[in-house]
Amino acid sequence: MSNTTPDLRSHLTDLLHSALQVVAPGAAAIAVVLERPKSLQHGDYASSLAMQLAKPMKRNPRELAQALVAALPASPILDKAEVAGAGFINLHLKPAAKQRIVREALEHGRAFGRVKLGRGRKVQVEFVSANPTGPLHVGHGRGAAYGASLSSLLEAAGYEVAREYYVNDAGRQMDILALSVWMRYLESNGATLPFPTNAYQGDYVRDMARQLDEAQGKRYLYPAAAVLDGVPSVETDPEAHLDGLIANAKQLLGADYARLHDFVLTEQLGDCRNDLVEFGITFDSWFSERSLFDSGLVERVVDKLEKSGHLFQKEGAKWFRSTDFGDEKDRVVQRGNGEYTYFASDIAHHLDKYERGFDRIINVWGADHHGYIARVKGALQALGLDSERLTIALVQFAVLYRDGKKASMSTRAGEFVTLRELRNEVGNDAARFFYVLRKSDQHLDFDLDLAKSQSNDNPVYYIQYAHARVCSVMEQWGGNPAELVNADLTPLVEEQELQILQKLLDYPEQIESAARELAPHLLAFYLRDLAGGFHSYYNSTRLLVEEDRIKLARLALAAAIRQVLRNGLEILGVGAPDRM
RNA sequence: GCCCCGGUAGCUCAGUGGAUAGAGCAACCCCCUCCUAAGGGGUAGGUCGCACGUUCGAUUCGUGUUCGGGGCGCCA
Repeated sequence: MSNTTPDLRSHLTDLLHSALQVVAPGAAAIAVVLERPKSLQHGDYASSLAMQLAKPMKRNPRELAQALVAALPASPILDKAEVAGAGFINLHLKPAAKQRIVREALEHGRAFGRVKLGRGRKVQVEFVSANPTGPLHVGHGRGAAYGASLSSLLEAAGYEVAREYYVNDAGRQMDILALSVWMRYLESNGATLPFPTNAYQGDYVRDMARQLDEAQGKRYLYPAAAVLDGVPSVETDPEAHLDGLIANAKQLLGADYARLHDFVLTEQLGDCRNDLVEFGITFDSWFSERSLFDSGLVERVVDKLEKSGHLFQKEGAKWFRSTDFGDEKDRVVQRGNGEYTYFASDIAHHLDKYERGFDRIINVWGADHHGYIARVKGALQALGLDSERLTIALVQFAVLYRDGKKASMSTRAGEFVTLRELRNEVGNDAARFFYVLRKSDQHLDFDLDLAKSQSNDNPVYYIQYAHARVCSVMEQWGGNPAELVNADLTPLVEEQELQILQKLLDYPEQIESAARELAPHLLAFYLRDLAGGFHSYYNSTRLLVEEDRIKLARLALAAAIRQVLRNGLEILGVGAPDRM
């Protein structure tokens, strides 16, 4: 497909190049860059070429600008070029050059705004990847909304995107959760043993215990004395207390322990998946950490690192010399007890990603993982892989405020606001939009009371309303919107109309730059601006006027706006309702 | 101590190596006999934390500094 915007840009750039050859034949090394002026008075595009040229050529910038303007070749799309300010060259387009964008938007429909930045390259986006040890909370929600919007954005920018959720199903946290369920189960079956204060406290643990009871009966029942046998008290060492209980659970339950573990995992993962599906987010793969151990990849990757001399023994453990790759300290890959660390399986996971042939890998991580980047990239380099292909997109925490106070978000303590609660309160659309309305590497203060009580003030409605308004006008009109593609657009010459045309021209560029910067929030802001432009236009200008020619031109413009709003909202995972 | 993020309007935050720094909310004043007032128009509100440097030009880039937030496990 053709895109007006790049065409316009490259055409104008060529014009300036030609002029540059005439005015300064020797200065071809200077790159001609076109800017988009903030004010319409300064033209549609502007160049600071003359000011950059002034010093090396020892000439007055305004004079140079005049000479460049005089040397510009004739162009069918350029209305006029003028010198302004300190030496800007402001280029004004003929209205017809801008009006074309309306037809283009209507012709391409859902495909309008798709750009070729990615050139079909394969990119994997891994996001959420929360431990399946409890319901997703609002912090996970941010990573989910960001990762999903980013993925869609990259698709619009011409990448082939694979979405992955990495399931940490092999670690101690899962054991603690399984233990927690078992303890509740024993408790509800009359056993007198204290529930560990540092185990998972949430109600969902009791729910699972009840289900375990109903589905599998009494097979998991053991006397309290056996459960507590040889376990240090919580007071002396809380973590050793848990480990002791887990060890006893494994021994007492035998094969049933694996069954319990699987049951708990399946339950939580299912819950998590449903939650995300309801939030409009799906994944292409749910990658199991445990599978990396089962397939022997973890072992193999550690061997490989060892053979290539990147590991060493210290205090009984096996360490990766990540300081060789700029990390601040070396890291354990295999503990003294022979168990691999999470880091070891993570290296294997990344190796597997590379072997799956992605051109680019993006991990959306919580900002607390930033210290982890150096060691992962280091390990990739040690394996002879190009660590540049991996990008870590850090998402800062969403800090919750309730009644003006910071709300706790500990999963183990069961004190958190779940994503589900949030969605039910403010709605999926508002939640999705609210999350990406902030730069992802910026802390997000999420005021629950505000989000809940003032959900109608949420900016998402502003954009959706613009979309619904266009739909309403179309309905009033009663004609066939498909015919607007052929509308004569020459009546669109009012200042507001030209401004909106400009804004539409920006859309493909916005997609491209937002994708390049991995910044869906730019799209959210763009859509708000576009909606604002329409609301303003709608208030000042009647669309359904008598004269057909004008009416059809305005309706075509409105239809193009609607198309862009729809396309943009789709990327952000927000609905575009026909009426509100 | 080291690392990451930030300091822009009363509040929450965008933004950019360029021309007069923007939006939403809050305040104040206007606009529905007319396509949805979940809207629009206007007023007021700023030494872009501070200093120095690079540059034709810095709120934007660099260095230092200060003040906030977060992170630094043989946890995952």
